[in-house]
Parts: sequence; structure tokens; C-alpha cells
Amino acid sequence: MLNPLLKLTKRTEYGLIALLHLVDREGEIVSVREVGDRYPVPRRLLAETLKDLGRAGIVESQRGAGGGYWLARPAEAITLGEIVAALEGAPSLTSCQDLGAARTDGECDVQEVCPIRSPLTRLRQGIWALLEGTTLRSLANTSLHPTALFSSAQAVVAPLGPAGQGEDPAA
Amino acid sequence: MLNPLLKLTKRTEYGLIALLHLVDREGEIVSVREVGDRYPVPRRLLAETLKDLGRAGIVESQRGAGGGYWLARPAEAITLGEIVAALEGAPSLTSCQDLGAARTDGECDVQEVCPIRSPLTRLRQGIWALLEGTTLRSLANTSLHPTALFSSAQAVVAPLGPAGQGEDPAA
DNA sequence: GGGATTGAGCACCAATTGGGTGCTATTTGG
DNA sequence: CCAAATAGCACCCAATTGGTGCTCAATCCC
Repeated sequence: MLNPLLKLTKRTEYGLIALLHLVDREGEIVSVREVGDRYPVPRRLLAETLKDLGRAGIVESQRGAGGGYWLARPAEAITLGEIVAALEGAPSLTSCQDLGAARTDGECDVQEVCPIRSPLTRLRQGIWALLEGTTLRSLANTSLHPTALFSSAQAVVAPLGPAGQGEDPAA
Repeated sequence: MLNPLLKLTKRTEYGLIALLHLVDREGEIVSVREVGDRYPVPRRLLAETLKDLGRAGIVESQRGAGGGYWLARPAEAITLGEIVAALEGAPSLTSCQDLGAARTDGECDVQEVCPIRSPLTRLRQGIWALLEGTTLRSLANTSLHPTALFSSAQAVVAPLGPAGQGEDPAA
């Protein structure tokens, strides 16, 4: 059994495949059929996924014969984080906190004494920053390198403490 | 429904809680009962989790009355990645590749035409590097800062392309 | 030595989640 | 009017995860 920590759901996988295809056909209208013919993916799920992306404003669509999907924005203005959020919802690393949302019902069952909440929250933000710093364009163009990726992630996690101080990285 | 992308299983959550408690009591023997009394967590699952951590060589244990668990190594020599790997298995970002393992059966159903495999693999490695760069000590001591975290992650993802070249990080 | 305490090892059940499909309505082009 | 194609549900099935029962083995204390 392999770790789901970094797992993407099939929906997101299929969504990425579709989106990358849309990047390839930027400026044109692409039907679900076309994408489904190209990749051995359940056509129906692909359709569901594109509907979700449409509702999220990442793609636009036109119904009827000759209809299909296209990117709502240029590929460099669409981030991986946005895509994942659209297809899987907002991120949460531990189950005991959703940044104030849905606090009405169950609440964190580890409550006040939960010692992992704070540090993991920061880590989650760092990871999320990585996703936000990766654009659909950079995914499409493998030769491009997500350099800005780290500067943004660093900006999020760095405030943890003063840089290059006591801790020994060589340990 | 919130995104499982960064989700940790309850096992890992409980494991982290237990480990942080062990850090707090470094040098002493801590029983499952003690941890279970401190945090509102299913004592039994906590026990299962500690067993797993023991099998992974992260903690050591002693049976019998007065027995319990303690860290097998200093907290700065235990990484979050290691913990997660022990409790959830090795990481995989997309389902279509597990680094060569389990290639006998299903194989990647998107096969050769899978366009997301390469870029996401690299992203996964970057995220994993973040986890590997975070020590249990840094989690325990919130004031400590995971600075080395980014240098290691950068080392993994940077090879994507020549460093500090064409791309504009300020974009 | 005997009993209480505590971890080890399995097997197993129950609840949630995710993958996937059926069906119908609506829009659009020919 | 018919065919193509998206929109919107509702639903089922398989897989994973959360959680528990039971038994055995080691250790301490009396």
C-alpha cells in the first residue's frame, strides 16, 4: 500500500490530462470526445471533471453540436493549486482544522491539547504554496522549471523563525 | 468535502501526537496509557500506531509492567518523511507510477501517452523533500525553523531546468 | 511462583470515500 | 427535426480507513 499523502484523485489526474490537452489546442474548442479518444481514460469521468472545472471558472464551454471546452484564461494564469482546489476542495493537512470552516459540528477531537496542529498547518501552507506557484503552463512545458515555486513556498514557511540561526542542518 | 491531497491519515496524526509526547519525555519510558490519558485519542489505535513506529525503527519498546516506548534516535535524526513512510507507506503522487514497483499487474492505465507523469513526479519529489527536511525536533519545537527544508527540496526540483536562467520568478 | 501490567500480533467489522455509470434535460448546428 | 454535445443529478460498487476483539508474550512486583 502506497502513501496517499501526496495522492491526487483520479478526477484531478483526468482533469490535468484534459487541461494539458486544452493547452495544446489553445484557442480552439475541444470536445470531451476528442480528449477521450486521445487518452485511455473513462470518457464519462472526463466529462464530469470538465464540468467541475467549468463551474470553477477554469475552463469555459459551449453546448450543442460543435461545442466543447477551452481555457478560460491563459495557461500561465492557471495554477495547479487552483485546479486541485476545484476538483478536490480546499486543502487540509490534519483533520482537526479546516481554517475555521465547518467548525460547527464535530470540531477537532484533539481540541486544545492537539500538539501537531500548529507545525503541520505551516507545513501544509508550504506545500500548498508549491501548488499555487506551479502554473498550468509550466506543467505543459516540461522544459520550464518551477523556480518561482520555491520562493513563494519559502515566503510562507520562512516566517517560522529567523533564517539560518541556531539549528544545525548538517545533523 | 475537503481535499485529501495533503491529507494525513488518523494513524499518522496519532503517531505524531505520540512522538511529540515522546520528545517531551525524552530519556524516559512512556506507556500508551500515559499518552492516551493526555490526549482524547482512541487508546487502542495509538497502540497500533506505536507498534508500526516500532517496526519501522523509529521508536523502541519494552514489554511488561513499567514498559513502554521511547525514541530510538534523537528527535533531530527522525524526519517527518520517515514517519509518514512508516505509517502510510512510500509516497506516490499519481496512481500511474510507483517508481517501478507493482508494475506487474495494472500498469499505468494512461500508459505512454500520459502527459502528467513527468511534471507531477517532480513536484511529488519536491513535496517529499519538504517532509524529509522536516525533523521531529523542528515539529516539537515550534520556535525552531525548518530552513534546511527548502534547500533540500530545491535540490530535488531544481534539476528541472538550469537554475536562475531564463524564467522570471517575479512573474 | 503468581498475578497484574504492558506491548505484539492478527483478524476482523463498520464507516467513509472515491471511481464510475445511468438517465434526462438543454443547447446548438445542419 | 435530428444529431451532437454539455449540464445536472442520483446512484451503485469497490477500496480504503478508522476502530475493535481476542490471544499471546514479556516483565515487574509481591
